[in-house]
This record gives sequence, structure tokens and C-alpha cells, in this order.
Amino acid sequence: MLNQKLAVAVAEAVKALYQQDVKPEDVQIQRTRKEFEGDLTVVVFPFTKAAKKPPQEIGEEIGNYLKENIQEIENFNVIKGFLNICFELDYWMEFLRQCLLEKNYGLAEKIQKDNPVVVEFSSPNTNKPLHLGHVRNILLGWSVAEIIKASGRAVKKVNLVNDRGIHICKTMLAWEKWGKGVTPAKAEKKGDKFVGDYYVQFEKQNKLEVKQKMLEGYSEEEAANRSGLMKEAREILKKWEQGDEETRALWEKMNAWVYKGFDKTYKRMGIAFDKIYYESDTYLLGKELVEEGLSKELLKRREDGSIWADLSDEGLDEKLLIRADGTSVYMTQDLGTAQLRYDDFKPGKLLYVVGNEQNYHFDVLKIVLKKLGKDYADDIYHISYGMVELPHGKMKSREGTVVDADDLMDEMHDSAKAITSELGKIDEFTEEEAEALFEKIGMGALKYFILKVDPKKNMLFNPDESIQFDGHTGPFIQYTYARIQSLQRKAREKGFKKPYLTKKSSITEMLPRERQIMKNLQDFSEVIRLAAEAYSPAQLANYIYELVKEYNGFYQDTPVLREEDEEKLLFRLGLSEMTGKVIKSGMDLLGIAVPERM
RNA sequence: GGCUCCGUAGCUUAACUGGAUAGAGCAUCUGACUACGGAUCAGAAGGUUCGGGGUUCGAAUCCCUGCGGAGUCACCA
Repeated sequence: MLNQKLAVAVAEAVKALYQQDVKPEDVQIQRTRKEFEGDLTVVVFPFTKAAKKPPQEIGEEIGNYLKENIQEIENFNVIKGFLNICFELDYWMEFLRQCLLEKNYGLAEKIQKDNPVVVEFSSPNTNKPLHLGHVRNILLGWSVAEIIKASGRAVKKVNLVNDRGIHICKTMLAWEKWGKGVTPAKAEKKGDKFVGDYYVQFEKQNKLEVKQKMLEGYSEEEAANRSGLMKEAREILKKWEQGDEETRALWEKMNAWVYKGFDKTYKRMGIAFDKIYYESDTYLLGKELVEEGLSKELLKRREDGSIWADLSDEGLDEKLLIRADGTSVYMTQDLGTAQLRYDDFKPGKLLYVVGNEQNYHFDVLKIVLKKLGKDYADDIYHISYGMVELPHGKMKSREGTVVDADDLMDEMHDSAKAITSELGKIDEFTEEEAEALFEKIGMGALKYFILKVDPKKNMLFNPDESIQFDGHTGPFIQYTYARIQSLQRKAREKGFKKPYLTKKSSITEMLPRERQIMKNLQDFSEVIRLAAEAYSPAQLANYIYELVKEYNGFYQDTPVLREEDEEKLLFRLGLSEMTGKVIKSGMDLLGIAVPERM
């Protein structure tokens, strides 16, 4: 792109003028800020040392050099140490004409097939329904994967279901005790909710029992250990590990209920996976890896039989990998999963979208894998995202402040319905069409609200505010898109056909706003690249917003179809169409649908 | 307490990774509809970028320090 060309030319200029070697990639080029005239800006401060001249003068000299060597440059100006460069109109018109012809403007043309990037996200437990925290995780994972794909690399989306462990045994016990015979179908409940209720019930009953034991004089810890319910749950876990048929059957039955429920939620969110891993399948492989490490004396066994990794070389403690009773821990399972995933895909990168409370865990995972001689450990990257907080603090199941994913989506849908109905713009829609639209708007609002925030940061989810559709929101963007589509329908009625720009345009000037939109459009692929590199859908989300804001300003006070000069009219139509295209494919990468009307 | 991360308008947040006068949205106030869709636009007001030092042409960004918050330091996952 022109960006590249410019960087190379600047490096040449510096070499020719000041005999200093600069790599093109080190040349600082940025978008010219709105307040100044120009399209791209070269920062010249870094050359002051070699040039031994004031920045203003350097800017002039480099500017002249560039103008002579790059024909697309129309003129330039220098303000302080900033060299602002303007491209000529022809360049921009040609750019617009070309990208209107492209089918997938901005997206990578070829996908590099080998060594895909494997992205793990969602990773639910099977004892609880999905909640707001999962929603952020899922949206991030999906979007990061899509963005990476758009930047030119093959991607595999995978899920890791934590389907075994004491927590599942608790729900199994609770169901046997208090719900035997009842099924989600009979109870008319979503499977994951149904099972989750038994988990809650277990905890409740167990708490009562522990309290009772404490009244009998036991300490809290002791009381917890002596709880009959806990004993029974542990008994089930043991049976499960021994492969007891009856236990396994019940486990499978209840998990199946949960998956059915999850599937519904995933489907509504627009999410699918290429492969789903289950910890019940991977923990044994993890154990094997540990045994192997032990035999190679990379790990050590204590007297009680437990196995540890000594990480003191890395400044960390020792880490348990296998308990004395031979059972595995979280880390063991993750070792197995990593290996399995590596064997499955031979990936170039292994990404894990997991909350930042597990930063330490992933540091250790990498180190242990490395210790076991697994080179792919270097390709593991933890996309660590911040917690979702509520206006009154964290989500706590004990305090009933967990925001359920399904409920949340329902709420968003209902708000979309209320607001849309009030505006009365879709009265001619069938009921089915209307419902589909409410879903698009509601989900768009929810997804955008979450994705626009930098993943690394903790974010505040204010339920009241999130369903407002004004300002920096998904529906604002969707609205702009719908408007552009409306404009194009009108154009069609008036007999204008695509492609709008077939020959060289004869218009002689662009409005500042038009130019601004062009610059934004041109940045699209670069934004995708940067967002992919930073694993940050937020960068893309904010870019789309800027483009849309700029377009709305243009639309408000610039005639398109009412324009009398047909050349101008066609140009503006093309500009609008292109803006719509970028909105659509950008939003698509965020997992957000845009409506033709709203 | 050790380690890690964070602190930007009343609130929610941006800032191209060290660049120009810190940019938006919400809320507040003012203005714009016989409309190519007002779920819009234009404008006003709102900032010692937590405090204090330092590094340099230049700091919200890097270093030191103090304060405040979060996470983690499990034979839970």
C-alpha cells in the first residue's frame, strides 16, 4: 500500500539527504489528525540528530524529495516536526473505484492453510449455566478467531468442556436424592439450568449440614470434612474414576442434558466450534505426560507418592501435578489437552481465551511443558481478559448477583422490541421479520457493548445502560447501515446501477468529510491486521464506530440522490456503498449482524 | 505480606504502543425536521490523565516512589 511506499521513500530521502540509515519499518507514519491538512503524516523528529537541522527544515527537505519521487503526492505542509502529505484526487478516486469492485475488501485474499492458529474459548463447567463472564469470553474468542482468519491465517475454534470432577458428582448426588425421575423435559427447563439447580441445592443442603456440625462443636474445616453429603459426593467421584458403570451412565445422562442446554445458548449467540474437547478424555493423557517426565527425571516423586515439578529455576515454587492418591489436578489435564491439541492440528499458535485470574496458571503451564521438552510451549499464548463487574461489585452466585446469559439475551431482545415498536418504523414487517430484527438489534447491542472495551481491562457491565441504544452502541452502527441500504434501494428505483463508478470520475474536489471517510475506508485492512496482532476486537469495534460517525455527519448535510451534478452523485453513492460494505464485514468479524431495515 | 495488573471529564471509555491542542458516548444545556430514514446531526460546558519525582526535542504511555483498587500466591477448576 501507499503507506509502505511512503516509508521506503522516506528512508531513501533520509539516506540521500543526511546519510543516515533508517529501516522503512522504523519510519513513523501515522494518519494525519483531523485538525490538520493532509492524509498521512511523517514524524521527522527522529532525524534531527543526523540532519543537525531544525525539524521544520528537515520536513521541507524530505517533503520535496517525496513529492518528486512519488507521483500520487499532490502537496505537503510542515507543522513543527510533522510532515503532512496530501494525495491527489485521482489517487483517491481510483482507490474507491477499485475497492468497490472487490468482493471482500479489506479481508485477506489467501488464507495460509498450514499450522493453523488454534483458539480455545468458552471452556464451561457442566454444573452451571453460562453467565455474563462466559459471554465476554465467548464473544472475544469468536471475534479474535474471525479477525485472525481475516488477516490471513487458518484458524481452528475449539472448546474445552470441564465435564468431570467433584462438582459434577455433587449435582449427580443431588439429583439422585431429590430429583430422581424428573428430567428437563418433564420440568420444562433448559438442561443446563435444570442441572445447575441441583448443584445449587447440593450447596445449600451441604451448608446446612456443615452449620449443624459446627454447632456440635467442630471447627469449620472439620465440619466440612465430616459432612455426609460431601462424603457421598467423594464416593461418587471415586466410583467414577474406577469406571463404575452405573455412575458413568448417570454422569453421561446428566451431562447430555447440560450440552443440550449449552447448544441452545451457543446457537443463539451465533457460535460454533470446529472441535470440542472434554477433560474426561484428556486428563489421562496428562497423567501419561507426567509419568513420562518422571521417568526422564524431569519431575520428581515425593515420599507420599505425589509428583511435583520443581520450578525454582524460574523463580517459582514447586508445583503439584499428581496427588498422592494418584488423581490428577487441573494442571495435569491442561498438559494433556495441550498435547492432544498439538497432535491434532500441528498449530502455529495455541491461543487460550481465559480470564486474567488464571495468569499464573498459564505461566506455569508453559514452563512445565517446556520442562517436559515440548517446544510448542513457546507457541502458547494466553489471551487474558479482565473480569466483568457489575455496578454493585462482582458477580457472586452466593449473593444471587450472577447475570445469566440466556436471561440477558432475553432482556436485550425485549428492550429492542420496546424501543423499535415505539419508533413505529417497521409497521409493515411480518411478525416473524420483526422478531428476527429485535434479535439482531438486541444481540448487536449486547455484543458491541462488550467487545468495544479493551479485552485486557476489567469492564463494568451496567444492565440499565447496556440496553440504551443511543451513542457509541451496536444499534447506532446498525442504524447507519440500514440507512445506507435504504439509500441504495432508492438509487435503484431511480435507475442507478452498480458499479456506480465505471470510468474515471471528473469531479474536481472532495469535501473534507468525504476525504475523511475515504481515509477511514483505506485503513480497514490495516486495522484488521493490528487487531489480529493485538488480539483485540475492541480496536476493530472502535474503528467501525469512527467510520460510522464520520459517515453520519456526511450524510446529514450532504445531498446524495438529491445532488444535481451526476458525477458527484455517483461518487457519493459509491462512497456510501463502500462504507456499508466495510460496516458489514467489520461487524461480521465481531459476530454482529446488520439489518437491511430497522 | 510476596508477585502481577490497573487508576484518564460526574459515569462508561479512546488515544495507531513515546508524537501535534488527551478523542468520544451517556448524563446536562442550546440549536437543526414539508426527511436520500431524527435510533440522526451541529454546538456549549465538563481534564493537574490518582499524588510526587525522574528520563528527552516530546510522557496518559517508560523508570523510581507514595496512595487507592483488582487478581493471584490450593493436593478447586
